[in-house]
Amino acid sequence: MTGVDVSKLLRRAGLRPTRQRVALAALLFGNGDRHVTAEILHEEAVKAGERVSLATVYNTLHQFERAGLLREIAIGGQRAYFDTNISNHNHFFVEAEGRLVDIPGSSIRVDGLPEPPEHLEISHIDVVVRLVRK
Amino acid sequence: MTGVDVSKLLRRAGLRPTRQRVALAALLFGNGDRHVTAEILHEEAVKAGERVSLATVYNTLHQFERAGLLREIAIGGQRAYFDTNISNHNHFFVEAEGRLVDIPGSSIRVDGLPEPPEHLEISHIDVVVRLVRK
DNA sequence: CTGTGTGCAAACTCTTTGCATAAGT
DNA sequence: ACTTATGCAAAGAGTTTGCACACAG
Repeated sequence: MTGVDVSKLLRRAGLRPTRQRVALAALLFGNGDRHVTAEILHEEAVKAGERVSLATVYNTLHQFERAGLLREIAIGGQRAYFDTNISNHNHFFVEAEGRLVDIPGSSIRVDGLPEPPEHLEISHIDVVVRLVRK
Repeated sequence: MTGVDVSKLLRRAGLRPTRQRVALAALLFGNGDRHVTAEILHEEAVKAGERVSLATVYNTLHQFERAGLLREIAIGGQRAYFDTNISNHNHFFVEAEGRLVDIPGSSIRVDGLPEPPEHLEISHIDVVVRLVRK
């Protein structure tokens, strides 16, 4: 069972393993890398019989993000996507379906970056490869 | 005067050069490459003494986008940014100020792209280099 | 017990839409 | 005149917040 692992994960991140957090974390981290919106995760939790409000899902996602367990992905539009894969990698985005697919961190290489303006440094480079039907 | 040029620009794009469109186009295209949100553009138009509603600014931005005069940039967050530079290029995004800066199209090169999944093809690659204070 | 987390509903922000009026050709 | 665009206000999405109650330690 993943229950114990998830509790430890949360504790290590400084978050109390409440029932809702454990349930959400199990959905997020129990089955490999995932890309979720708050709405999708809430739906899954409810389907799994968990009593969680959408507001708590939002709060929890942001707590997990602050704790370094998730990364938010900027794909534009208005929905916020969260990625359970926090290693360095990029994404395909299938416009028609609103679906994200990981591109392994090792495959894409970005060259020719100019120097950032004064007093600023690069925190992160997002590459989103947008896909449409052929 | 840019008035005549802007009218022609709109006409070429199949858009009637109404007073508001001319005013917005003049703000957008009259002074080099720009990155605007609807709110910023609306504010500028009002300051310039133009009577335009925010709703019309939104509508106009999307019309311009559909006409190929603007490109929308996905930087995440909730605001939509529009770029008057429609050539192939990428962006610095200064998180602290919500400011976008063009990176010339020629400088960045993305290598090692994997094949897109079945029946899909690449429509566009967005590279956003996020900057934070040093 | 004590403090933190949750649920709910309401507030908020950004954006879109419907419909009567105004403007372009 | 005829058609298309605009303004306004209201609706709509997605997200955040405030506060009373519930739960973990």
